[in-house]
Amino acid sequence: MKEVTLKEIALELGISIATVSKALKNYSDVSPKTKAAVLKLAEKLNYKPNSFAVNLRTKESKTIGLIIPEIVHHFFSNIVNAIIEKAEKKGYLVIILQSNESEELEKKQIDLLISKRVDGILMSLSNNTKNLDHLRKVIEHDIPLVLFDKISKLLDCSKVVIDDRSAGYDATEHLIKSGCKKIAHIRGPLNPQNSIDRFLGYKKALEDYNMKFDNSVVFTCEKVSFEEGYNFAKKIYTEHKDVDGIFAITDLVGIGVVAYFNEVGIKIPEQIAIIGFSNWFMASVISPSLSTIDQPGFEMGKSALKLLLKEIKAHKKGKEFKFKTIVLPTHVIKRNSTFN
Amino acid sequence: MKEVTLKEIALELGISIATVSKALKNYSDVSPKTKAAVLKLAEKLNYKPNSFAVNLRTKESKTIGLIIPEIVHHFFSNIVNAIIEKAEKKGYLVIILQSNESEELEKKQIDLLISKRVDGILMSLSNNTKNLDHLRKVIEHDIPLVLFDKISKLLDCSKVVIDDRSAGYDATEHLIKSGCKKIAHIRGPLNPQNSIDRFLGYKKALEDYNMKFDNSVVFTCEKVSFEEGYNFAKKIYTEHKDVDGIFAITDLVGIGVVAYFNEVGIKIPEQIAIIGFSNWFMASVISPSLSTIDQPGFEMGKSALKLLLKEIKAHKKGKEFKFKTIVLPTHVIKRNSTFN
DNA sequence: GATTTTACCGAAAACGTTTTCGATTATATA
DNA sequence: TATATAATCGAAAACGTTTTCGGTAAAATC
Repeated sequence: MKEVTLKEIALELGISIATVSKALKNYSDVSPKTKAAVLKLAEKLNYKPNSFAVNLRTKESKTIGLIIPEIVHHFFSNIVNAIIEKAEKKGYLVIILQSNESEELEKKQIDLLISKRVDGILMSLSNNTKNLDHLRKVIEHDIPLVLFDKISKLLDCSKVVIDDRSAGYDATEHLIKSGCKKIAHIRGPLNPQNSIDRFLGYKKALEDYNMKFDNSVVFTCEKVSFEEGYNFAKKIYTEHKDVDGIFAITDLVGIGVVAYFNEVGIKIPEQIAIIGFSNWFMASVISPSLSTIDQPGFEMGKSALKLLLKEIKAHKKGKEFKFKTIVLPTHVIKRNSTFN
Repeated sequence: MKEVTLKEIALELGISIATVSKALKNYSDVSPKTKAAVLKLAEKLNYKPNSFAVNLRTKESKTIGLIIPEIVHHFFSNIVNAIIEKAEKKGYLVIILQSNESEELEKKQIDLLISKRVDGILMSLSNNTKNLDHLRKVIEHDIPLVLFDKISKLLDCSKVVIDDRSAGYDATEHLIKSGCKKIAHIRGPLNPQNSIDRFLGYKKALEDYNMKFDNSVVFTCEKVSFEEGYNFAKKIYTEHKDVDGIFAITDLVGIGVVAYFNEVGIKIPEQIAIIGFSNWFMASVISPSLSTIDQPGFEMGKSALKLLLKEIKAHKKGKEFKFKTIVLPTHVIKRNSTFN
């Protein structure tokens, strides 16, 4: 199927390619008559501009890149959902890549997106990313970049996050108010800022409520999986009988914890209270339903995209753009795995 | 940051652009000496071909489009996972769009992808898509198209599916063998082929086992949601006391059913057995864990992509391509919501 | 009627690459 | 030495668009 070009319209109408182009873009220096004729014929021939040519000429692709650790993940798929929906409405398409929590893959993907010449990049860092040179390269290439959720404070760009420290504090405080006397924390990996912050919030809450911090009941996930939750619960059950509350880094881990205690017949929340993090849909349908912290994925995606588009716009006009950091609110969702 | 082009390399080396291009692509008509010099300088200047120009010249974008009903959905996010991972390995990037089960949106998105000139389109139909003209347009535009999961038999293109009819049969048979005497079916919308097929499988199994088909215990979801499962369970509980087995169109609905019976204290599977469909992760962690049919999302994504790339390759070479339909196997996963 | 203004149009360059085809030089063959 | 062959290169066209800039003709002004 032969694609119709400006040339063909011009030929058929006996006018120049330039005039056809201008007519279609409603330039003021083409007469109403020719405009109408061009529009009519373009419609008839079903003319669609060749985006390859447009890209080359205008140096923009109307495409943005999105890198996330993994897509099969309630929180991230929600973010993706928001981003592609809003992007489409603004005339942008989204290329998605997943780093699978690998720094090396992340690097390759950044290179890919740069060479594809996307107009901007949206990304959430992998847990294992330590070196940030590939991200600095993005900035050096003058490609607008917005980080969300898993960010690095060392990078000079816009960011969208929640206040993980205060959210961790709130989760812990909720367990305390729920009556817990000894609270364990199943934390995320050591590297990512948000697992550090949630841990710090946990610690601070204990301190504020005069509860002793005990490092032996802090457990560190590597994969942040259901299995880890299950296994750490078992460890807590067998080695730390005095623990009566658990704050899990994320709902998936929390659900593993719940599964274990259900299995051994420990009553939740009577004998042990549990709170997760993120508010996955799943947390609301297990029994007992899991109390958690609401992490607004959709809002986060929306804000990140909005910020990115603003920066792209400014960038196009050659204007200065002041980086912003947006902190989204979170709140405790009380369910049946805690009292109150 | 100025991007380096072939021209600059040519200028610096005092040779022509053509030779530089050929050297980089290892053409045989450029001497080893110049090749080495070009490669060295390209490396030094960090030359990256301008993909806009390459696209325009080669008429391909090395990009494929993917349209799914919604991404926040375990089955689909798994498929997306497979597709973007495999595509990246084969040098293709993936643009994702979601139809949100809207025919109108689907149409727009097809137009978008066509005008973006993706090299191929991978898609799963929305539940509400009745008119297929937009898909025929894809075919007329000579853009390789592969349908998966939600397909239409009326379209002449490659497809990847499971045998929903026999899977529905297996699910129902499992309930029968689990001892159920009266089995209800919470089916999907009337339009999509796979909800029709699962229903037909259900009906056939009843027939084969000499159980009366009773249309009053077949319930039709519109949204295929947790809530619908919950509400139909309530309806079954109050209006059809004799039902002792339920086959739900998908795990999400099945989980709603489980939630309701848990709430009213009906024992699963003793008083009522339940089987879902798809094997969402969630189904394995609720209690009782939900028996289900394994629907191989990852495999499906992989096969669909593989088929598409083959077709793209053939298409590029101008070769004829014979459409294929791949039927992936499914099997019953026995858990605690059924006996056996 | 002469001049200025306005309205409208098109030539041409540019974006950066790929590829064909002819030209030139060096080497091998007769 | 003359000719055929091989090796190496570059000119130029092409992909389809956007945009600048200058030109012509018509309308408005004096």
